[in-house]
Amino acid sequence: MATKSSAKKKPRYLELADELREAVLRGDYSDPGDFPTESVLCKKYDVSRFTVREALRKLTAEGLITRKRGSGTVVQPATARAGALHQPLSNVGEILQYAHDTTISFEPGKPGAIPHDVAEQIDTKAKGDWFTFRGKRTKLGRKRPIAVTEAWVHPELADAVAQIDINAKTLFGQIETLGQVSVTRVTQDIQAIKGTKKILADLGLEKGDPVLRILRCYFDETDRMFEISASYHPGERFAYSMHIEVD
Amino acid sequence: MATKSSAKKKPRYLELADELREAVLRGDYSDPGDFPTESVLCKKYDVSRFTVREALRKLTAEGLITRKRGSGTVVQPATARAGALHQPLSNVGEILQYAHDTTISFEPGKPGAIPHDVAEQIDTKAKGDWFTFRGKRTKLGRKRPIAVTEAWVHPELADAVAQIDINAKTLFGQIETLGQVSVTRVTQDIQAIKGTKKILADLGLEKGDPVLRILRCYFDETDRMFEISASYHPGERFAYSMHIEVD
DNA sequence: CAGTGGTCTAGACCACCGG
DNA sequence: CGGTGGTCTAGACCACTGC
Repeated sequence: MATKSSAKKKPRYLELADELREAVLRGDYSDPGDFPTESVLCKKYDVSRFTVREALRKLTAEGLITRKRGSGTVVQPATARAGALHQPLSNVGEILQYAHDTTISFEPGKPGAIPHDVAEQIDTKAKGDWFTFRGKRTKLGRKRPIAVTEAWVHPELADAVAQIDINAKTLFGQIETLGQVSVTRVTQDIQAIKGTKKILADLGLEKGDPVLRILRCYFDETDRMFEISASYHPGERFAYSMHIEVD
Repeated sequence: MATKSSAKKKPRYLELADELREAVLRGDYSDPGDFPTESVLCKKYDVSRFTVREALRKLTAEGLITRKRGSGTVVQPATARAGALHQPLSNVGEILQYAHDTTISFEPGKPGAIPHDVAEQIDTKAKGDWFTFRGKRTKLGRKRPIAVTEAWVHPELADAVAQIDINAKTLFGQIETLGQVSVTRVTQDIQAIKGTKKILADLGLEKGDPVLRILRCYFDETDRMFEISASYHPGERFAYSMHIEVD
């Protein structure tokens, strides 16, 4: 009960990926040639090569490391991630991870319909009174927020909404556990817009400053859209960055 | 010698993926429950389960099939793949999928250094005089362009640049064939910015209108960044949309 | 050349799903 | 319950890199 509640057992390769990711972000392997070879990792963590490779495959997909037959594994230069606020993201897990050293606090609002400017962007019959939330996300040690987020949760999930912890890292993570649904796919729409007064104020921006809006729709296994979120980011201080492997 | 020249030997799992992909697209497994299980595939193709799983992993990443423990593998309905706008961004070809019914014409410019606002965003020692191109992308039947694109090609690729067809769909596709390099990864940075006068004019926008900038870096197999491109899209009329499958 | 990561085999146990 | 896909082991051979 200390940290995690019902902590399901993670596969070994994901644990290993977490450990290695932390080490990389900590700067342990900052010099080229520092990153351990597969065989070293096998011995050090006492796992098979398969497990090591699955973990490294994950880090590769995240863009943290690069691998080359014959030469070895190298971590990607930190500068690529340090510049502005870069958020690598290739799967939903990493949307979560993006909440790494940031904090957010949501406030529930009055249930209502999805606003027009959002509804028109997602072709949908999102009828009914959805539960609303609003929050500001800040990065540790930074003054101005990196995002304002509005979220809407499906009317049928009232039970889950009632138990939501306002200070958790992400809403949909909680919805998953509390509402007994699980995300199977997410759609994202990214657009540059003029912020409303309220959003500009919350982000600490001037009138006319551009805002990046990321609109996400979360679908469960029955393909029901159970959460919609809109995040507004300051254009100058925030870049959404992603990484695509070609195989 | 017929189609491909030096056809290197493909790994078995990629060949298998090709065979299965063809079968799926041919409609062989259109009924749910038709797709063979792993063990069946192992026997049929006389390969180990590892090989089968690698092949299926590829098809999963392409969004062709879905797998669930306990139940099996099913092919995704064609509708999930046909939606022009929501395509999983799992490979480079699909990044430029939005180039589908659009046309672009590039104009070469004077070789020069990478501009500051671009260089600072990508961690790089992109020194030297890169070849520059600039083009407007328009959608058929539309008046105003949906993008202005600037691109820089690595100084060493002079030979390829000399042969570039100014009216092709994408630059990097040509660079690949002409320059004998192949894309292995791409990074993308998406940001909301204020457009410069020139860009606003080209896009048909007013002063103060927000612009979406997509900055891409293309890397070859030696991890050399051989092309950089910056696309500027009108904030109000353009949304970058993507689809993420959860694993 | 020795060592790297890429491919591949033949097993194994497990969590989950359906009947 | 039997069969599915998910995880994992302990081997093997290979293509490629760097020295």
